Amino acid sequence: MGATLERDIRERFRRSGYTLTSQRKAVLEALGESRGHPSAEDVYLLVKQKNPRVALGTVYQALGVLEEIGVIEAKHWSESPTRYDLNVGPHLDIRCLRCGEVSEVPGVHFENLEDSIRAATPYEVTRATVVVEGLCPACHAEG
Amino acid sequence: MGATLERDIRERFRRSGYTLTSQRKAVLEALGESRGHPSAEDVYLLVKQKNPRVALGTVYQALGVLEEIGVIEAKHWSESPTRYDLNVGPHLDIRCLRCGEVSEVPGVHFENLEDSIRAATPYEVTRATVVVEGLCPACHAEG
DNA sequence: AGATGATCAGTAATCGTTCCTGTTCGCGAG
DNA sequence: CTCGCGAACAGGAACGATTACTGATCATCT
Repeated sequence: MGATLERDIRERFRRSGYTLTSQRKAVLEALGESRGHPSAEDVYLLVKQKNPRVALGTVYQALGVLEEIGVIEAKHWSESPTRYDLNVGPHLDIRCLRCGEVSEVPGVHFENLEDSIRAATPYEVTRATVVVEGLCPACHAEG
Repeated sequence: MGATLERDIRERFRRSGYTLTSQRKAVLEALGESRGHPSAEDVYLLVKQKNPRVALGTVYQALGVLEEIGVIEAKHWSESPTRYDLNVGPHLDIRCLRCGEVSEVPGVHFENLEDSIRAATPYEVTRATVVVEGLCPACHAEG
């Protein structure tokens, strides 16, 4: 996690009125370490390694706060708990329906999709997420 | 529900090997009647009006089958149970984070988004859903 | 009609997530 | 520095959506 990112996070906490506690820092570090797109349970287990006293509820609450202030992004898939990752701008994830692995689809941009959505609805749009599911090459090969 | 649609549904059932039972028909009718984007519970209540003996589990199973054969579409939102609607081609729904109302965003097309996704990933893509959330005009006005 | 496999009703169990209670922590006022 | 107060926390219970299980029923083929 670069220094610029850390400064941005502190700024968002300051503006929101939430406090950047050690538990919330630990959740952020766990998200930074884990390559994939961890579930709340995954984050909980990682955080627990360093501080065994953290409660799962605290992790959920931290994830909620972090999402609210725009530091992380939550994604809701079928047949899978919610998964989180650090918000590094719009990007596209795909999840294998058989093995559950989540990976990134590179090179696809959809900022203009968001813009056209905003233009086409009277709603105040806060989130536009693209959820893609399919079969990874390995699982597809198995038939 | 037009005759063409009905024929298509029968064809999909035939090909899949599933049987088009009265319960599954009832679920389809409930989805056709309800204007909005009902949850499994909503569908259950509608179906129950005509046949009080149906079980909630049956509705879930029927919805699963119908989604598998491509007759309906399931959408997963934050802070809301899964919602279903008849699959009438790619379209965009938006859900109000405050009142929960789901409505359609007209005139936004993203077939080319799906195509570029397919081109950019080695995955076999089966589903690409755009989930949009925000505040409806009424809720936004309230602050 | 009888056999067979799919589907169903009814209900229990599971799982992700939220809620609740008493305790601890961080921080500003004095 | 320490006192007081609200935010955050740990631990565990509760909740709601969904799935799993079991014995009964149905559709279909022979």
